[in-house]
Amino acid sequence: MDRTSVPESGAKLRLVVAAEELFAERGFEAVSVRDITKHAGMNIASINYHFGSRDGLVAGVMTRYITPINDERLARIEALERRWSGKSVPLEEILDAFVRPLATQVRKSELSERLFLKLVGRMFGEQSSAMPPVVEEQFKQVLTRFVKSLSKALPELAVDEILWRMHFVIGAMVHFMAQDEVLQRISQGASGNPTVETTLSRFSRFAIAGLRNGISEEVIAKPSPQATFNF
Amino acid sequence: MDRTSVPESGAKLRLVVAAEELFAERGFEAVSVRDITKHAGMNIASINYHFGSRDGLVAGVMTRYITPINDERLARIEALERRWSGKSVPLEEILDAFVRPLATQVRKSELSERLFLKLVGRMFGEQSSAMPPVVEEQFKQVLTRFVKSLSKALPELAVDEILWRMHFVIGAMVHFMAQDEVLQRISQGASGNPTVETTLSRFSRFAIAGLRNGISEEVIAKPSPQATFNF
DNA sequence: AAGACCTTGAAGCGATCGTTTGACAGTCGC
DNA sequence: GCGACTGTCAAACGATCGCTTCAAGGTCTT
Repeated sequence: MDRTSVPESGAKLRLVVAAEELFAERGFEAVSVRDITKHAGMNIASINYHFGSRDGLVAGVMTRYITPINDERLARIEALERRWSGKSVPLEEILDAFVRPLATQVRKSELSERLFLKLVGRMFGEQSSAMPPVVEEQFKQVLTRFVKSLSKALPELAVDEILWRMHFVIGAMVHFMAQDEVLQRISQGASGNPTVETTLSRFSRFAIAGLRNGISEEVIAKPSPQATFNF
Repeated sequence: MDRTSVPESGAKLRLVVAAEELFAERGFEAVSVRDITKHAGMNIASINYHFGSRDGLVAGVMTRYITPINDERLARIEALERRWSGKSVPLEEILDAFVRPLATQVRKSELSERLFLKLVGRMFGEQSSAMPPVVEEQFKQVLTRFVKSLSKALPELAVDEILWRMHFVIGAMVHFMAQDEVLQRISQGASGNPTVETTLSRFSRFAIAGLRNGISEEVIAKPSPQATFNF
């Protein structure tokens, strides 16, 4: 059995699922091993037995969803680059490759949409916590890859400016994912309970506008003759 | 002496300043009262003596900067509404009224720019922590007030959509304030150490584009004849 | 000078933290 | 049947948490 990677055995999985639910609700630092084992109906020592330490469990929870999301992001952006064969990929599609994996993976998870978004949002936000170096390296790789594609889509912008804008985009994403109740409390009633897809596309439009910021679409799409039909 | 409000006495001030520095670096939940008192060169009991409890100190730290910032925001937006006398205030000026108070207050603080932004960013981000109800009420008030002005500046948008976009804007702001080292590590060398003003204006441009998103400037500025000279 | 009040000091309180221990049962190959 | 291995259990370990206690010093008014 592979002890170090994603858990397969029933006991490890039960611990991870219980931890995910509590981490999503209260944050990674506000949940004790006793909380987790009690919620999973297991003994206190089980976490240390199966994961070596509390940090080992945190690492397991982090890699469980973050890795598929980042892998899908890289796969999508590579597929886009291939399909546009060297030409610059439209900004909308780049952003879609960055955001859509969240919707893809939320459906595969055993968590509710709300808990999944909170959990993943906390992972992005609380880098302070014990994030495994593997995951941090994945983030860097994803960011580097997307900045490269964005540089072609927004040739007027310096790489620095693209990094800053992506930083803003990620911040907005983390915030609305991790803090659902804030907005839901404020905008109560009006738009009911929007689906994840609705919210993500709302966010995508916001992020695209922020990234494009001051650069007209014609200039960007100049190389392709049918640019005016893009929208 | 006024015991309950912002500290004036030397001892209380020393504790607050020490706490601010540590909270900014490590977050509100990762700093113990022993850390704070040791860093301030005072006794462990001093926090409970001067602030009643650890949460009392946290509340003191929170109100110290958040209140002036939110007060200045409200003052600026009211001044704008007065100056434009009922007509819709341009989006750029609304956003400026929201962002500029950060730059104003950072200069008044005893903290470095970096620590100040991290501290304030954490306050906005970690609503989980013991945020005083007074401060939370201030945030609601500010948000409501700005959404009202934004509704006039962006009449095509439903209030719900404005709330969502402001949520994204706030998320981006919190993220780039609280996590300076992330970007600084990634974009090392390129743009050196940008000043707070530079970063804030960079952020403002991003936020304006995201808020306006899909709405042409002409439509927005239609009521005023000199709209085309706005930029 | 004396008493009232404010502030600090060292020590310790109970609670909770992550982790470890050692006994006990179940399962496997041989 | 019998060691070897795996997993679970209650119990406890040392460390740290926020907070309290109480004595001692300081400053003030009267």
